[in-house]
Parts: sequence; structure tokens; C-alpha cells
Amino acid sequence: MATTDTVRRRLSAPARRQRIEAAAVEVFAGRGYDAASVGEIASAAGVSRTVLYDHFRSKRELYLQVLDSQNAAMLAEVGAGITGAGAGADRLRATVAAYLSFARQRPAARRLLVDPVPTGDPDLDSVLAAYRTARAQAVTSMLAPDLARSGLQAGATGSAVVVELLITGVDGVARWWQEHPDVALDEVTDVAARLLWNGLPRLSR
Amino acid sequence: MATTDTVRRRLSAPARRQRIEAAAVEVFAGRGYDAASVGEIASAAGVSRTVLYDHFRSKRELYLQVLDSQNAAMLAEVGAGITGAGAGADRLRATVAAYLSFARQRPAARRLLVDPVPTGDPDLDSVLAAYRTARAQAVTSMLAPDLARSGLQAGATGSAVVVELLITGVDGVARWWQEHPDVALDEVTDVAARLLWNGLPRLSR
DNA sequence: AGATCAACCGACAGTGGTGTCGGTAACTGG
DNA sequence: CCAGTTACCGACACCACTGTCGGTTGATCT
Repeated sequence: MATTDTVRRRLSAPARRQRIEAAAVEVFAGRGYDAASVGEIASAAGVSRTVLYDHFRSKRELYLQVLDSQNAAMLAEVGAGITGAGAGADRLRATVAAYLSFARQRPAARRLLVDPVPTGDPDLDSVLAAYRTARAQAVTSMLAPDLARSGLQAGATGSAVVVELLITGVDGVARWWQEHPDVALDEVTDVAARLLWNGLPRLSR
Repeated sequence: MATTDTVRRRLSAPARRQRIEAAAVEVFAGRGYDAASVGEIASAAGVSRTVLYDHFRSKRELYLQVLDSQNAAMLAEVGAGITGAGAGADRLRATVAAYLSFARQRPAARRLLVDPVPTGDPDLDSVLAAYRTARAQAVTSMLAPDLARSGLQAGATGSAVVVELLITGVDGVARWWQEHPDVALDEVTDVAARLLWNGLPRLSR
């Protein structure tokens, strides 16, 4: 026989890039930046290791590229819930639901963007830190009127604490839900959103 | 001169072990298990790399040892708050305060034990997972009466969600506090504990 | 003081990672 | 059907890290 059963196929450069990025998301999320190897990413993308270097200058650049695109995806999906219609409890609930859905559908993206994994490289860490502060800022502005009603100024430390508790707490719920897939989205969303919303009043002392 | 300014000192084996462990806590927490190198730990302990192998069989065993001792320390410090006197809001507040204090005094230990860093080694990950479920269990039993008052059974999914939200949320606050050291413990504790406690009632639908 | 113990280290082998270079063969336009 | 582009790859150099072995020297006990 002249050929094996798997015919050697050539993809266009953008298509190959896309596949490599998709594989990189999984591997980076699963192992962390340092422990992830270019070889593992390449073979997960169904390609030799050198092909990866034909498309990306280095492991580092690939990582930054992946972070950027995944962050954009998350912003698009969850940010929509934040700026969506409704006010107060409804908007909070919608945002929680949007985040939980996103984390469910793209668990690797969630890990990459929010799980705190120090790389040692200040540049890389600062990129992640920038994403974090941007998310906190978005949630802060979403909750600003409700926080004010509770007696917390926008810049007050109490506001920052509430926002941080909310973001990390909901993320923890998302991680829990990932390991308990049988539970319905509505149930999880209800408990989390209600707990947080009911807790908001009477915070200042 | 015959000797340098730093005189070569020999420590007893337990003392040296202790110093190596202390250095390992910092390095493992800072870089993660995979990226941390034995050489970095050794030099942080003020000793050659081979000395480390005289005291620990491998990097892996050192890591497990460090995890165990740090987990014990956290259990002792925070667990005291959980089982402490008082019920309901007071007990929750005391636990939050205890955790925040612990995270403040031993940031590396907090990172090691609760920041989710996959190592790829199933054994190592399962140890961390066991710590996590133990913590969740402890918080669940602490909140059991209050959860029941809100209409949530101990084994219900709602309880698990609440506990997860609480643990990860308070941990997020601890991380935030670490980067804002000027804020008083009381203020942070008040906001977090009140938000969570006020949110507890009327959770079931 | 001298002998013994063990804390300490330099040097080595083995392994696995990143990034590079030249060549090969699959698509594509004429 | 032929030529040119380029997606693809094997092999290589280089480096960092883990774990080992023999020797050295500070501490301790008599």
C-alpha cells in the first residue's frame, strides 16, 4: 500500500493557527504555563512541534495570544449579562448565570483567566492582573447604585471587599458546579445570586 | 584574612530540615510545584542543593511534607475559630477573622493550600483535593443549624453551593486584603461576615 | 587531644525542555 | 501539467533541572 489510512492533510495557515490555539488553551489550563510543554500542545493540535514555531514566535507569545483571545471571548459572553437590561437583583442574577454558563462551556478558559497561577514572569503576571482589575471594575460599576444604597461609596474599601467576595465566590461556585454537572443552572444561580443580593443591605456600620 | 565575614555554621539535622521546609513553603507558593526548582529552594535555605537530598528523598516528598505541616498549621489556627464559642453570626465572624489573620500572617501557606494549581501528578492533586473537601465539610457542619433554618438540608445541593461560595469568597477577600495591608482587619471582617450572614436567610425557593 | 559521626558540598550522568535549520512534499495558479 | 509557494517535519544544539556518589570538614563525646 502506498498510503496509510490517515491521509496527510494540509491546512491553511489560519486554520492551523486556530487549531494550535485551541490545543494550547487546554494544555495551558490543564498544566499551567510553566509545566505545559510546546511538544504537548503541538501533538494535541495534531502537528509536529516545529510547525508551532512556524506560526508563533515562542511559547510565551502563544500564551499571550491565547490569553488575549480567551479574555475577549469571556468579556463578550459575560459582559453582555452585565450591561444587559434590568436593574438590581435581576442584573446581578443575569451576570451570575452568564458567568456560570461560560465557565461550564469553556472550563479551560475560566482556569486560564481567573485561577491565580504565578508564572514568575512579571510581564505575564501583569497581563493577568490587568484582566482581574478590569473585571473588578466592571462589577463595581454594575453594583455601584446598590452599594450606595447600602451606604458604601464607590471608592470605599467596603465596596472593594464586597466586589472581591462576589467575584471569587461566584467563581468558586462555578468550579463546584463543574464537578457536579447534574445540578441545574437555575438552582445554582438562584442560591448564589440570592445569597449575595440579600446580603447587600445593611453593610456599613 | 583567613575567613569570610559569614562564618560557616553547621546546624543540627532537625534545624536544617526546618529551614529547608520554610524555604520550600515560600518557593513552592511563589512558583508552583512544577516551576519551583530544588536548587532555588536549597539556596533560599542557605545550603547546597545536595544537602536537601540528605534530608528529603525527593522534591516530591519535600512537597508532601510541606503540604502536610502547613495544612496542620492552618487547621490549628482556623479550626479553633470554627469550634470556638458562640453560635450563628458570632461564630461565622470569628471564623472569617481567623482565616483572614492566618492568610495575612502566612500568605505562602494560604497559596499552597487553597490556590488551585494542577501539578499533573494525580497523587499530589488528590492530596490537595482531600484538604479541600475536609475544609468544606468543616464549614458545612459549622453552618448546619443556620442552613437548616434557611430551609436547606445538610446534604442538599444548596448547602454545598453556599459553603463553596463562602469559602472561596472569603479566600478572595483574603487575597485582596493582602494587597491592601493598610485596611484594618475589623473592617474587612465586618463587611465579609455581614454580607454572608445577612444573605443566609430565605435561600430556598 | 583524638576519634567518630554526620552535615555539607563539587562534580557527574541522565532526562526533558525550548528554539533553529535545512529539506520534503502538498496544495495552487498559470 | 509544470513551477512556485509554503505547510510541514527530522535532526540538532543548547540549557535547566533532578537525583547520585565520593570526599571533606565542623561538631561532639570521651
